[in-house]
Formats: sequence, C-alpha cells, structure tokens
Amino acid sequence: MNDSPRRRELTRLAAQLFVQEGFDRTTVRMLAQEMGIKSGSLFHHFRDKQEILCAVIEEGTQNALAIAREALEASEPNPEARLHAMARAHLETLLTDRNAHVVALYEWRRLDAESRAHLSHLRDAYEALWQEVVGDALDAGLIHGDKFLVSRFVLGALNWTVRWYDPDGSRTPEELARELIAMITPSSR
Amino acid sequence: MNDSPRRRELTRLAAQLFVQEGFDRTTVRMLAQEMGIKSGSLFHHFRDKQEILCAVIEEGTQNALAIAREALEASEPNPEARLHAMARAHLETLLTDRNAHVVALYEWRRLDAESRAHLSHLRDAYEALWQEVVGDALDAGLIHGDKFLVSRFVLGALNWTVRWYDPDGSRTPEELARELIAMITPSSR
DNA sequence: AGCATAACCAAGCAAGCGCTAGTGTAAACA
DNA sequence: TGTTTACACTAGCGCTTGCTTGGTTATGCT
Repeated sequence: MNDSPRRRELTRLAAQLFVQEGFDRTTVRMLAQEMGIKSGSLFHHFRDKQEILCAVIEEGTQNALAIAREALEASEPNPEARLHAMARAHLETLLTDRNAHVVALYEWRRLDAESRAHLSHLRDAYEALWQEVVGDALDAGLIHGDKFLVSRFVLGALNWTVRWYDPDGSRTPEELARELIAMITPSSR
Repeated sequence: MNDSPRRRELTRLAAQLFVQEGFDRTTVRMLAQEMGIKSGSLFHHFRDKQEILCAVIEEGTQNALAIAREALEASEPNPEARLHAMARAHLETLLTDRNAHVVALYEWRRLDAESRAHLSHLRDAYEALWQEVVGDALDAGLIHGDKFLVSRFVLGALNWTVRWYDPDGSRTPEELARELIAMITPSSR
C-alpha cells in the first residue's frame, strides 16, 4: 500500500488542493472528486487523511534533500560557489515542487506526533547540510557571525520567497540566489 | 459591537487557541468554553467566526506598526541605528504579541476576500516603512542591492524566527537584531 | 480454469460543525 | 419609573465531516 503510481498521483493532487484550500478545508470528497473516484476509495491508498498530508510533505522534503546534494556535487569546491549552489537549489525546488513545500511550511502543525517525528529527521538532515556549507564559508572568512544563526536567517529569507516571488517575473532563481549571497558576503565585492 | 473590553478579551483568547489548534480546528464551542460562556453568546460580540480571525490579525498588525513607528522616533537618525531599531522592534512585537503574529503568518489564507483587502493595507503600510529605512541605508552606502529585495529578505529572516527562537534562551531580541544587521552591513565592521 | 490482488463503488453512521431564534436579566440611563 | 443596552442563556436546525462496511469489477499470474 505504501507506494504505487496511483498513490503518487493522489499525493500530487492532494498537494495542490492543500495549497488552494488548506488541509482542514480540503475534504476527502473533494480530493476524490478531483481524481474521478469516490471518497471511500481513497482509503484503499491511505490509512487516513493524516497519512495523505504526511506523504505530501515527505515527498517534497526528499526531493529538496536530493537536489541540494546534487547541486553540491556539481558545484565548484570553493565556499562561495557552494553557498550559491545551495541557495539556488533551494529556490528551484521551491518552484518545481512548490505545492509540496507550501504545504510543508504552512500545514506542518497539522501533523500528528508520529508523522512529525518521522519528518523531523528529514528536515534536520537538510538543515545540517546548510550548516555545513555555512560553517565552511565562516571558516574561510567569507562571512561572519554564528553558524546556526546565519543558516536560520538565510533559510528564513529563502522560504519567505514563496510569499512574493513571481516565477514569470523578470528575475530567475539563479539571480535571486546571487543577490542573497551578495547581501551577506561583504568580501565578494 | 466593534470595540468592548469583553471583545478584546475574546480576541486575545482566540489568538491563543488559533495558534494551538489552527483556525479551522478551533470551534466556536471551544472558544466559548474557554471563556466560560456558551457558544451562542459569542455571536453577540462577533458577526461570525471569520470576524474573530480578522480581529486577531488586525490587532497584531496595528501593534506592530505602532511599535515600529515609536522605535523609529526614539532612534538616532543615522541609517544603521534606524535599521537596528526596526529589526529590534519587529522581534519584540513577535514576542509580546506572539500569538497574533503567528496567526497572521499562518492563517492569512483563511481570511475571506474583504477582510484580506482591509488588512492588506495595514500590512503594506508596515512594509513601506521597512522599504523606506532600507532605502535610506542603501543611499548612505551602508548596504548594497535592491531596496525591495533586501526588505523582503530581511523580513523573511525575521519572521522565520518564530519557528526556532526561544525567548528563555541566551539571546535577547536586541542581540538577535544586531547580529542580523551585522550580517548584511559589510562596512560596519 | 482457478485464484490473487488492486482498485473501486454505494450507502450510510456517528459525530461535530457554524449559526439562529427567541428569551431572560441586571445594570445604566432618561 | 420606564426604557434602553450589554451580555448571556436554551435549544436546536441543517449540513458536513472522516471514515467504515460489504460487496463488485478488471487484470494478470499460475
């Protein structure tokens, strides 16, 4: 029951509805109708509504982690390039997996205790990656301050973009990432 | 009906419940019971549940705006001090009015169209204040980049603090504000 | 042919939801 | 003294919710 094409399709659709309506206002009947099935049939794929939420967030976070790792591998090894690669990867996932990430940001508190514990590990792994890259930049004298503080400030700035960033606008994620890194790296000017 | 001590008390309590449970999961019966009255009596103070949400967010935003203006008046006139004053004021409101602000951040999308339009003006006024202060700092050569971009990055970093900041921890809002401003002002070191 | 499995449906239960209508009461005001 | 005002109550209506139950259909394996 844990992984089928059908389930994946449902998860994708659920993410979209959760963004449009919010988790609590999205009824199982809505999701079913959008999928062209009856509401009862949903429970063949998911134990309960909670599990749908968990699946949505899990997939988004897994993707973010994978993309960040790829970006680091493809990046030049100097600290500034790595910082830039992380920021750019973050912004790009925020776009390609937008629905899942908005759900993760705004509906996290609707998770029950065990789902939250499970997903916390994934999220922590992602944040640890950031702290590593930020730590290297600090050691290299590229930026100054506290490793954890800088990581959190940067992550906050990046996540906030879902509120205002327009992908059809004039700026690419690439440019946005560069401007953010430029803002915090005095020496690079 | 629009402003009484009783209504204010209800608004404060509602903010707390909205944070704990989320807006949709908070029932009028819960709020009434917590207040020691019956659910029907709530509708003497508010037209409907929506209006409670609107009241919560409005009060929080009004306070933030007022405190930011006071902070600017009390600040020294140089751009760096003003930046610092804004950041510090933001963090302090985030603490003293924490519930209202968390609701504003996470339940904004549950507002109906007219409430949203009404509150957007308040929020825009607050953001305009930031853009003015950031703009001055740019003109003074204290920081570099785009006025709107920098404002949004900074606001994002600040708002994200509600996710991790522990008021009983070792750092004061004052220190946090200083570290953030230091991060983006290369020349100040 | 016989069987397993995945996917679905029709029908509905029990609980909970926001909100309304009509009434009571005590203090404040004229 | 009579009237208004603020606040609360009782009792429920009409509807929606997540989820269950018991059964059906399509597909593909052995």
